[in-house]
Amino acid sequence: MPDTIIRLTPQPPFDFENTAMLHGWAELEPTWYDPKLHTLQRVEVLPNDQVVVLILHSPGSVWQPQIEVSIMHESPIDKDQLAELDGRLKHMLRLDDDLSDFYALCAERGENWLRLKEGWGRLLRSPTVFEDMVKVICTTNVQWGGTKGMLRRLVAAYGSPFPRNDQLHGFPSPQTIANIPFDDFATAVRMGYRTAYVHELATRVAAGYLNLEDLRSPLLPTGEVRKKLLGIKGIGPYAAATILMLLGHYDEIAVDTAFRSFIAKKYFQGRYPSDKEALAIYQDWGKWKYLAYWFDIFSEYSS
DNA sequence: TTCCAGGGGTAGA
DNA sequence: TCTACCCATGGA
Repeated sequence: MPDTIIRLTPQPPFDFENTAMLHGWAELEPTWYDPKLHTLQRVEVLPNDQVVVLILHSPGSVWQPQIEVSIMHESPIDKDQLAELDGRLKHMLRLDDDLSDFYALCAERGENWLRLKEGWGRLLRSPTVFEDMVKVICTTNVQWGGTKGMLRRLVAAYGSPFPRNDQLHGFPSPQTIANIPFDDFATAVRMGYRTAYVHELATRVAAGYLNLEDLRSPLLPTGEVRKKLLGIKGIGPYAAATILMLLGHYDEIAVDTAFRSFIAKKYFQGRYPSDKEALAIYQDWGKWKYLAYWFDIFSEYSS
């Protein structure tokens, strides 16, 4: 079966590599980045259960961006599945987000912040809120290597395989996870105490008690979404702020050990301030605090 | 071996 | 609202 190609034309400025790589999501299965080929790849399960592999690359530039998506598939893809895929890709890359206010603020700041205007800030996310939520739960109280391992085991054990290469699996659906007996699930994924949070989340979503995808509505105020997130077991202040960022609300910073040590090092000569003092650093970024912090920490450790 | 990580739940104040 | 304590797992 010949592969199919979708072409996307983002509004400039758009930095493909930065979008793919900035916050680590491209290191979590079933997504990965090939630094040599400059391609972002992902195994995706379509609504009709067809498993495909997506290979994204960007032949354009920041100011004339293009994205070419090669879809590897074993059986024909119909128009509806392609339309669904198109929507998921735009969501993952945040192609419809308007960051112009943020870039205007960066221009006012000047200096290093000017770099941000060149297409930064579209942090990669997953096609579904469910997948992002599972991933965020797996970042809590664990080192990054541990997070990657949990996701690798989850996807390998329960994700639908790609017919052309059964080493490649998609992300398991809530229904799939909910149907697995808890003890079997725990043994396979080895997520520690997070196992119960992930299994319960999947069970509640599968049963229809929770509709996570509704949280994507940009009309919902941050406070309302935050409240709903904190009502989910396994989601505390750090996870809620991270998920809010993934949903496009940047007004809260996720306070974790990385944030605390970065602020102590850069702004307090090594002394650890209170969280309140630390958060005050970004207070005047308004609804863009998370992006300002993320750029700040990225440029500190990449320079 | 011990420590602790891109924290969170719970009980008790 | 704040604090103390416990929580599985695995990398360093």
